[in-house]
Order: sequence, then structure tokens, then C-alpha cells
Amino acid sequence: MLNNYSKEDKVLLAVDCIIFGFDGQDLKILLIKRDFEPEKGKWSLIGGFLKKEENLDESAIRILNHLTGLHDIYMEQFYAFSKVDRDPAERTISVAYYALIDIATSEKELIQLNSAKWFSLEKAPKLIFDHNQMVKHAVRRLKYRTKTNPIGFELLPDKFTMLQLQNLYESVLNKKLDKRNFTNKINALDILIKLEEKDMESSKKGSFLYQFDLEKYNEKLKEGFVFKI
Amino acid sequence: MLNNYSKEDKVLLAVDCIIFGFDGQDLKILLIKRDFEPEKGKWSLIGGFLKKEENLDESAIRILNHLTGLHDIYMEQFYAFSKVDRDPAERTISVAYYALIDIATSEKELIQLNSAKWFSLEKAPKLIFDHNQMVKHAVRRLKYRTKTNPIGFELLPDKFTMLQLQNLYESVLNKKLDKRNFTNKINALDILIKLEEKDMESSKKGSFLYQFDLEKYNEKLKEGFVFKI
DNA sequence: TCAAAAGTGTTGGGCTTACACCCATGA
DNA sequence: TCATGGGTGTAAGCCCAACACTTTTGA
Repeated sequence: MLNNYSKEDKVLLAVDCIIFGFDGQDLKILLIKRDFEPEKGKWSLIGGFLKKEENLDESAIRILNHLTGLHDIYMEQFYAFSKVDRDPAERTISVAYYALIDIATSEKELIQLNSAKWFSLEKAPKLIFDHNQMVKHAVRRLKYRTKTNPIGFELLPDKFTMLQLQNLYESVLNKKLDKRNFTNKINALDILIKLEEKDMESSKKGSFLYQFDLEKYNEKLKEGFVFKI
Repeated sequence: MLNNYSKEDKVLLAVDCIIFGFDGQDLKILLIKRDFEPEKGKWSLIGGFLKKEENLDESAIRILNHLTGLHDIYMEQFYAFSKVDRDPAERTISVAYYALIDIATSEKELIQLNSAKWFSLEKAPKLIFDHNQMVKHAVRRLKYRTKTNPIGFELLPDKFTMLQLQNLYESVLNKKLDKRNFTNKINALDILIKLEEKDMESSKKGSFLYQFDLEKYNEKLKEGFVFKI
């Protein structure tokens, strides 16, 4: 085929995933102990290399599934990191994705991994390369995203209490919210189904469980509704 | 150096720039006639390949400068496009940047280029590869950006009228704005300097010229002020 | 009976939007 | 004098933030 690309430099293209989880209390990220050189044995984001026959989204899904067993996960590309010596072994550009998962329901799939561990954001260890910077970037993006999209769909279990949802928003936004205002706002969005059922774990009185109403959500989304919290 | 990257696929990494300009009336993008195969002679974004010794930002700056003569341009990375066959010649991933420039003041530098041309957004031709999709993506991002940042700094000449600024916002947001409300909002941001001088081109009465107050802007930015229009 | 979490409304202030007329000037 | 674009203010409604007490029930 006619082209004059042949003199151009080729590079390795990595995909790294910041996997956010929520345990009902704190926002966490999933990290693994790297099992190959360089930096073998150090904590790292979940990552791998783009293959010739896949695009970046497919690559991110493959890598996540291969290293954790997780599938059907919400992921979004957010930035390409390219400092020349970010990987000391070889020139590598990394395209970063963030993923949102519910810790509780994914636990079964993750349990077999002894090299992966959840860390709450504040207690995350020093990571290899520029991975700490990637995490910071991803947190900023997630925070931003709450201004236009609900994040609970992916991060919470199917049924959850209002307090869990509020805790999630407080964790992501990193500030306290008023309980009454939060409830009012969420109810105004009109995308939750209040169940008859109560969660009896957290208190004697019990608190009502909710579900996201995916159908209503999609309708409103189509109409250009903005889900601002 | 110890590593086992050697079996991984390497790819070409392109950088493509969506260059936005504003002529006081319409939002435009700068395109060039491609002068190499494949797709030689077709309209294309300004682009090139990442070199081993530079990061993506540096690459974008180099490519823009090399092809247009422009320098000191505001640029921001926004997305990596990676469909497997997006470039039919060879597997290429493209990291897209958008740039904001003032058409009037950059004209001198651009004038020597016979292969580059400004197109208003609606009248842009069909572009090679996935470049039309990139443009669409960039426009969406620019629109989004107006919700938190003024965009006039980069897109308007040093001195401009209130109507030009309003036209710019109307072009980007793709909707009509009310003149009085717009003026009130902009004045409330308190980052413009109203000059004594008037622009006499547009009307018999003449209209006052404004300048951005970069110092005030930076102060407010530091305080976390959000420049919502 | 008490401790602990759940649940629930109102009000004031600020912001946003809608809206129309006079001014200055050159032709 | 008239046509053209420039410039200006207010009122209503909506949204947001602040705020505290009652309910339930297991221990």
C-alpha cells in the first residue's frame, strides 16, 4: 500500500485502568502487585499493552477482565500520559481509563486474586511510574462527572439505602452534604424506585432500600436532562 | 535493562489538531490539503507523528508550528482515537488536541500557506479517516469548556467589542443569547477592562472596545472562581 | 427508657431569565 | 429625519442552602 510512514517512530501503547469501587462507606481503588519487570513486586494500576487487532476500549476491557476476572464494567477513557521516560524500560505512552464497579458484587470474581487489593484513596501506597498522577487525574474527572451524571448506577449494589448513596457522593466530592437537601435533590431527579423492603443492618429502625430506574433514566437522558447533584 | 516488553506490538502514534478560530462572526476550523499518501490531496486536520524524544504536548506544538508557522498557541489534549482500520495504510492511534487561536492576528503567519484554509463549522468538507468525528468531539468539548472557563482570551483579538464576544459564545453554544443578560453576566465576572476607545467599523455610533484583564482573571482562578456563562 | 439512626419541610436570599425602549450618528 | 446598531434595568420565578425535631425500635 502506498504510504510514507515507514521512517516514523513506533512506540508501545499501554492501557492503564483506575478501578473505582465503593463499599458503602469509602471510595476505593483496586491495585495489584506487579509480577514482571521492571518494578516487579511494587504496587501498580491494572494495565497492559494494546494489541494490533483491538482498539483502546477493547484493550481496556480485555486487560481488566484478564487481570481481575471482571466483565461488563463501565469504563471511560480519559487521558494519554506520555512523558518520555515515564517507563524506564522502554518508551511507552499510556492511555488511562477509569472504571466504576460495585465492590460487594464483584468480590466473588476478585476473591481468587491474591495480588490485587482495594485501597481507600487516602491510604493508597506509592505506585510505579506516573500512576499516582493518573489516579489524581481520574479522581478529578470522576468529581467532574458527578455534575452531569449519576455515578451510583455503577458503584452501588442493585439495592442501596439513601445514606449509602449520600456517602458515595460525599466520598467523591470530598465534602459533607446535608441529608435533607441531598434527599430532596435525589428525589427531584426522579430516577429512583423506593422499595417496600428495608435494610436492617445499619439501624434498629431499618432504612428503606432503593433501586435505580434505568428506564426512566434513559428517557430523561434522551431528552437532554442534566443530572446535577 | 530488565524487561519483557519485547513481544508486545508497537504502533504509530499520530497527533491531530482541531484548530478553532473566530473571525468576529463565525467559529471556524483550519484544514489542510494533505500532501502525502494515502489520501493525498484530500482535506485533513493538521497532524503528524509522535517522535521518540518528545511527549504528546511537545509533539502537538511542533506539528502545529511546522505546518502553520503558529507558535504560543493554547492547546489541550482531549481524546485518543484508535479504531483498528482508521488509517488504511498502517495501524495508527491518534491523540487529538484542540487549539484556540485568533484568526485576525494569526493571519500574517498563516498567509504563506496555500494549502491551509479556514472553514466555518457547518461548511467543513468531508475529511479523511475519522477526522470529521474528531471535529465533532472537539466541538462538544469546547462547548463544555465554556461552562467553566472563558474562551475569549484565546479566540479574540486583544481588543474586541461586546457583540463580538457574544457572537463567539453564540457560535460555540450554537444558540442565541439575550444581549442584556449576556452583558450583565460578563460584567459580573469582572475580568474585562472597558476601554475609552470605540470600534467605528460596525456602526455609526461606534461600540466600546474591551480587553481581558489577565491579572484579575488569574487571581480569581486561584481562588477557585468558576467562570460560568 | 434511652441511644442511635431514619425520615421529613420550610423559608429567605440569590441567581437566572424574560423582556423593550432610548441613544448616537452618518447618510 | 430616519435607519442602524449600541447601550441599558427591573421584576418574577425558580433554585439552592440553611436549618431541627420527631419517629422507631432493639437493647
